Amino acid sequence: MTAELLSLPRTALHGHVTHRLRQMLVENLIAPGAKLNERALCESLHVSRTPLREAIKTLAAEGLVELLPNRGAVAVSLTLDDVRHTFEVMAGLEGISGMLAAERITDSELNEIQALHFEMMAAYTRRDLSTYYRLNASIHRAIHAAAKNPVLSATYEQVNARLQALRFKSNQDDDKWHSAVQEHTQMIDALQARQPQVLRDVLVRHLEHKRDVVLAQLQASADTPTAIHKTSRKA
Amino acid sequence: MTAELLSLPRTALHGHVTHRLRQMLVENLIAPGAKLNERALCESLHVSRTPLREAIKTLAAEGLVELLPNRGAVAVSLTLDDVRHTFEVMAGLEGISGMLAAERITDSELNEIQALHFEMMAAYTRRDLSTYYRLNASIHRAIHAAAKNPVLSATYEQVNARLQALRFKSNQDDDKWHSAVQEHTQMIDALQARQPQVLRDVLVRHLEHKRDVVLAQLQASADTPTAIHKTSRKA
DNA sequence: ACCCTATTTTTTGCATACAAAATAAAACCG
DNA sequence: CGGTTTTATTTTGTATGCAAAAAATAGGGT
Repeated sequence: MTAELLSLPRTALHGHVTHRLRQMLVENLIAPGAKLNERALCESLHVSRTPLREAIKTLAAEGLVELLPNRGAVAVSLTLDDVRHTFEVMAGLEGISGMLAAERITDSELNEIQALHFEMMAAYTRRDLSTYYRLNASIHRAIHAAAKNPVLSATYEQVNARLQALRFKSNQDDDKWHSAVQEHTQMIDALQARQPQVLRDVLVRHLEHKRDVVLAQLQASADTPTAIHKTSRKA
Repeated sequence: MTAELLSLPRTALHGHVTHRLRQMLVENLIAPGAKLNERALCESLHVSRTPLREAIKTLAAEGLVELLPNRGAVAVSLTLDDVRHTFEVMAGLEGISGMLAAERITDSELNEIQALHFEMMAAYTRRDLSTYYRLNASIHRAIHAAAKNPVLSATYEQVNARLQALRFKSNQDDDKWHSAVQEHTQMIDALQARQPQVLRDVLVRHLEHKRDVVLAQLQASADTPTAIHKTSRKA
């Protein structure tokens, strides 16, 4: 059975560390702006500094940590402008992805997305937020998959990971949630009609609204000093 | 001999190595598919394996090298589909960049781009290919700069670097070159008129044509058995 | 007390050492 | 000779050691 529990890590220790660290950053187990202490992480992850440092270099290239010369690495802390810029990139990527998906989607792929859409509508009707989130993510992933461009998917995921660390909660406002659901219906229609430009425009608008929600939350949390970690320095 | 007589840069040795290696990959001093031998590179770059390996991890995250478990790294060798997919991503990014540039460009930025454009037209008229290339690149960089989105620029550069390694030579065909120049004129017009959608469409078409040229060259060189290394012996 | 400087401690960055895997080379058998 | 196994060499992956730089702490002057 699993006799190689100890012999497994011969391959890709730095890979494991990269994955684990990325997860910690995206899930905010390491807060934005927090310093990555090598010694502490080594103990916590049970590896030496060599693979850990290699993982940090990878995450720096992915834009999840920032390297400070002779001062190690810190988890990136996005400014409002960073968030705006990142959403613009996401909009471009998601737009292209939608266009390609509308051109290339197969009937069975479309069918599955429609099924997921109805499931999501059910979750929305019940105001089951967590199920809604899960299905929403599945639908977007399925659209990306239908675009059949691995380079695009990888690029999108990489940029998206930086935003994931924000841990914002959209769809708190019922009106906004309703609009988001309507946009999803428009997506399905555009996909079904194979209208690339229409789908692109819907997706871009969808992302712009999401951006506005995120920015509003960031500004709200910046005003209220509920955040313990961020000792607000002089602005 | 240790050649580092001058102030040894206590800061960012792996940074230097990353930069140098990236340059070698983009300029094809390391051929696609070639193995990156750590010992050889260490001697050539006068560093130990630690910073070298950190640089390799960075380049792997950038998509310039591929890591093979227990077998080191190789310079990425793009398939035709990889190239197609990469150009699709480039088109999306450049399209967004153009839209933003048309919205945000200042008069002085536009003025400078117009000047570069006329310089490029001069180089085209003289069929001065290398000057044309240089100015062409400057114009595209200026458009990206006018978009005023550092995240977009960085993402674009990262994806573009993978294609740079192909070292294709466009504008060999005079008809194609003429079309490319015409497209550039359309770009300037769209920028001047501040027409985001028009500029986006021109840029996307421009990239599609470039893609076709690149793919044609790749297919041609794939058909001819490129025995560059061995059969260069004269009879 | 404050602020500035000096010394200790910690942390980072790089080089090296060592073990496992992969590759190359040699030995063996048919 | 050819093909297979065995041994040796090279190469990769990780841990450790050491020097420089930051950060933390202690000291000293006004």
